[in-house]
Amino acid sequence: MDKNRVAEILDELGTLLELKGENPFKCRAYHNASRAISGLTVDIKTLAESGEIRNVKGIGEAIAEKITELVTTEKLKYYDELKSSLPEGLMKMLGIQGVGPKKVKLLYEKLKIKSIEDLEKACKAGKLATLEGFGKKTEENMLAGIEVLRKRSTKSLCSVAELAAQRMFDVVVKQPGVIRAEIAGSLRRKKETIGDIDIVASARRSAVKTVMKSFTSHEDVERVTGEGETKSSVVLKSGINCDLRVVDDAEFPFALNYFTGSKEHNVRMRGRANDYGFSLNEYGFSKLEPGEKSKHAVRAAQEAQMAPKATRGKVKKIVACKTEEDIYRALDLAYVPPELREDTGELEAAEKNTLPALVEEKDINGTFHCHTNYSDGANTILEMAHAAEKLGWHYLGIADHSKIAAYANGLSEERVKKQHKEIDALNQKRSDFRIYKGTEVDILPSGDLDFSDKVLSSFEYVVASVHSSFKMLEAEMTKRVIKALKNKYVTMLGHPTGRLLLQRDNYPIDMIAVINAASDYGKIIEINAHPLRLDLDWRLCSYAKKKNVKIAINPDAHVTDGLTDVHYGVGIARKGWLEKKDVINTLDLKQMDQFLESLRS
DNA sequence: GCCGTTTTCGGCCCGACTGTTTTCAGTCG
Repeated sequence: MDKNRVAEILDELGTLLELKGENPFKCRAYHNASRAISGLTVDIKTLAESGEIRNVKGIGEAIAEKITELVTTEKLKYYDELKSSLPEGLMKMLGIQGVGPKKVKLLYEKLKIKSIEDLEKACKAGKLATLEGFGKKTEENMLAGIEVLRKRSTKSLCSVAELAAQRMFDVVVKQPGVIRAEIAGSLRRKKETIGDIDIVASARRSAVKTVMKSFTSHEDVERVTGEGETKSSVVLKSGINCDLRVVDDAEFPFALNYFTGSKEHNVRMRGRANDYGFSLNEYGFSKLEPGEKSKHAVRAAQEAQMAPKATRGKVKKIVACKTEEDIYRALDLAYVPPELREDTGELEAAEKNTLPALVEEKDINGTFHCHTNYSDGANTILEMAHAAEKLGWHYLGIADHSKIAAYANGLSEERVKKQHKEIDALNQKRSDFRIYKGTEVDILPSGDLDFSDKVLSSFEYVVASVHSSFKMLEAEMTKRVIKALKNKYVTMLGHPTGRLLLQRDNYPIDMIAVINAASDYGKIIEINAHPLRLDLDWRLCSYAKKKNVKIAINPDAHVTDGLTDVHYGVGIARKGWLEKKDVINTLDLKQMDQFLESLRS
């Protein structure tokens, strides 16, 4: 069992205890322990077995014992018993905005409400208003919260879906007889949210059955909704639908292309194929019937002759493509990266060979929004810096919370000074790697910032974010954020569309107006690449690019391995057609020094 | 349940907001 699963269970234990009405400090101890485990940089099993786990701050005798039981036996009796003592639906109810453990407990005890469905019925029947502390407004809010939750749950964040997909994919691709396999669909196109997971594989005929079986009997599968010769469908335990299609290897590029989509891109591709005298589907190119020939038919026929299989008698299918690249080439198009396949001009650009050279993960040299144990991060500055170096980066920006963020142990002016001293000392020891002094300063409801200009001027850069008063009207929120952007010390806007710690949190904001303001004031907009906060929609990225607004891809990392979340930000950036020059994280150390200096002067 | 010690138990982060109250509890970040 890895540390993430242990952390998950500890966190759940904390919540279960809350539902039981346990001492809140005991509950918090479990949540704290969960965070402590997330931040570990050494193997948890080794720590548990040697007993050193007791030296981790936040892990005492009782929790250390439970962790040891978990990592050695893969089970925890205490957890199993606690979990089975409460209806499963209670945990799910906590996902509703404005519903916490106290309310769930009360509803369960007084009204026997055990699930979201029960709660919905009770609200509609006006039963909640009979309870002390509850009123009509509470019922309305809960019903609205249930609506939001349901809408959300039909789609998963790409980070969640990617993990789920990878686990299924890993098993499929390892099966004997599998020739090629890829994760397709919107996941391959790096959409922010994913409806379901598509996996495409090619395999030897004789192996198809076992491949299908490996898929439908996977440990992550909740139930099988279809199992055929070419396609199987399952619902995963995470609630995400997952399809596997197995084809002949000759059909693989066509299947991959077809199931990657988007639908709009496919429609355009098929239309173009028609112009060339072909019909294109998920199995291959087919020749159109006589009379259906179009302007490119002659050339198409010539191409078909060049393909050996196509010249044989009355073969309907013309399979002359070994890869997706071949398909695009056959239609006189440059290869279109999956992220761009949305029919937003990519075919025109591919025809003129003017597709952008998209930013890649290897182009990233560092990031600017990372927390340390000075505020609510789990690791020290040095640990974060080492992790960044390990990724091959040349710099790391530390941006801990500002003083008002008491919940996150935000830094007072004095602690800012202390942190700067520490960073200076660390930087003196090396010349090839730099830690930049930043802050994530709160944008107060008024649009003022949580630090004075004097304090702000002591940082090398400033990320400004909203962390409070989310229920403003859109116009007010927009005004608030734009006012903050006007401040000369602010470098970039943090998690711009307000998806916060939890998926359900959001705030209304006119991002077009904000990007226009960023353009006017020369500010940077952040793609918050934290897996729960893929904040900047790729459409907004495209708009920002058009307005010459620079983008920063920031992980909002609270643990060292959170730094790799930059991966998701790069995906969104690619989808927005962003190139190296559009993304400040691609600057090398020297360029970054100059860039930050130029911002400050 | 953890921590830190004034070594045997008291303190544990806090301010804003909401809906319900008429002074407060629950939720959130």
